Amino acid sequence: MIHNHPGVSRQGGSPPTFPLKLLRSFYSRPAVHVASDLLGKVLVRRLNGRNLAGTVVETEAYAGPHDLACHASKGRTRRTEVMFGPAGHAYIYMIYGLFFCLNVVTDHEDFASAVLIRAIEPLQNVDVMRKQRGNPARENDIASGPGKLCRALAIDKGLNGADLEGKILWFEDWQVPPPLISTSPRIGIDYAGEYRDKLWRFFIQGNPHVSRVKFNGRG
DNA sequence: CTTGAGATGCCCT
DNA sequence: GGGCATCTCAAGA
Repeated sequence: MIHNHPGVSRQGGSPPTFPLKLLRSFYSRPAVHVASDLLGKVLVRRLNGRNLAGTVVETEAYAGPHDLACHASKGRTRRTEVMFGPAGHAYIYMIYGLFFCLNVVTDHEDFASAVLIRAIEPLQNVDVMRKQRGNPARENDIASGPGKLCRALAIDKGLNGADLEGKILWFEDWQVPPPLISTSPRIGIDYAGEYRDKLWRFFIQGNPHVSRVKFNGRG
């Protein structure tokens, strides 16, 4: 896995050190590589003049139209349109009528693939995130799941297609040591035939903010 | 700690 | 009309 990828840049006006905003070249690679390399990066959501931020601790790769778990495997539709566009944009959809899921578009244009952001560890303006989640008692209930983190960061379909090089939603590299990564099959895609068992879920080993799978273990 | 069921609405056939 | 890349709550061990 590539941890010191060159696809980062200083933000204009920021000190000449860190953080480094991830650039489109970071996302313009196979989804599996982007998914593992996003662990340890920081997701930032600009909201009402504040930055809500958290460390990415769990992702899943949806590798392309051949991947039967990938929404794009059913063809180009209104919902999946942005996945067929250039990398480095947000693909956001509603699930179960209640929740939103945040993905980043990867690889090259017309090769529809993405990485689902499944969990983050709250880092900045945690109080705001907690409140938007209904004030859970434990910090690891704030954003330990794809629907939870969207609610904590006020991410909905209005941000579908957002440019991750823009000023609403982006990822940063804080140059922390590379995390210890574990893998597993992806969650909730038992229908995906030969792709069901691919080890395309990535998470930081032992991190308490990783989503709970069927209420056992934590990875 | 665990399990099971219900909520709820959009997308696509 | 069916299915869904989820979450919460109540209840049991």
